[in-house]
Amino acid sequence: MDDDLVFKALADPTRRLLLDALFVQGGRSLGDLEQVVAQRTEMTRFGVAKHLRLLEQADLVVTCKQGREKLHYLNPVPIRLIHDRWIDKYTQHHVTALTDLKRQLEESP
Amino acid sequence: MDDDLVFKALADPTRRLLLDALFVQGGRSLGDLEQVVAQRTEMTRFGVAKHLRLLEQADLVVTCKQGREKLHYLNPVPIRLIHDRWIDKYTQHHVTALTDLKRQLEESP
DNA sequence: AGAATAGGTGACCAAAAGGTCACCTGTCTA
DNA sequence: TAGACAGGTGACCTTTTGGTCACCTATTCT
Repeated sequence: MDDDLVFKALADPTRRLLLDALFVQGGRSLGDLEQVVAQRTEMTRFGVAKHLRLLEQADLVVTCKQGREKLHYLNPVPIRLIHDRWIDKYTQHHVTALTDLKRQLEESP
Repeated sequence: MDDDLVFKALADPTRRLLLDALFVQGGRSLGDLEQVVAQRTEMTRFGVAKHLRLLEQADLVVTCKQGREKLHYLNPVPIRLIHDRWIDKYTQHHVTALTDLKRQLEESP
C-alpha cells in the first residue's frame, strides 16, 4: 500500500466532501455523488469522476459494479493506519480526553 | 481550526518524515531536523524551515523558543480529529480488528 | 565589541495538481 | 435495433506547490 496516494487523496477539499458523503451513506453512484458536489461548488461530472478515481487508487473508496452503475463505499482502514502512525497506544487515552474536551467546549457557547 | 491546512500539510512526504522524527523524539531544533531530512533527501535548510512552518500553521507541530533555538514537538490532536471524522464509534472496534490482522499478516512472511 | 551560530523573510523558478472538453465504451429500454 | 443513459480516457490549460537563493535579525561565545 502506498502512503503517498492516501495523503495526496486527502489533500483536496472536494475529495474530503466525497468521503463525508460516503460516510453518511455508502453505495452511491457517480451521478449521485455529482449532485452532492454540485450543491456546494460548480464542477462538471468529469471533475468528480477524476476525484473518485484518485480516492479509489488510494484505497479510501472501494467500488462495486452493478449493471451500468458503479457503487462507491468508504473504506476506513487507511485512515485508521494514519492514526496509528503518529498516535502511540499509551498516549491514545490522553489524546481522546483532549479531543472530547475540545468538542464539549465548542458545543457549549 | 482549519482542516485544509492540516491535510495539505500531511500531503508532502518530507513533512511526514519530520512528523515521524518528532514522533520518535520531540524537542528537536531546526538544525537537528535538517540533519534527519538530509539523511534521506538532498534539501537545504531553507526547504526544511519552510516545511516546518507549514506544519506549525496546521497545528501539527508546536514550538517553544529556548534561547536562540526553537524546539519542535508533535501535536497529535489534529490527527485524532481526522480519525474521528470518518471512523464511527461503532465501527471503530471492527476497523481496529482489521488493521491488527493486516499487521500480523505483514509481520509473518 | 566582533565573530560565529540559529533561525526568519520575500522573491523567484520549475514541477505537479485541479478542472474542462471532445470523444469513446458499455448497458438498459422502447 | 436505435437511442438514451452511466461512466471512462487522453489531451490541454491554469493554478498551486516545492525548492533555492540572497539578505536580514537575534543570541551566544571569545
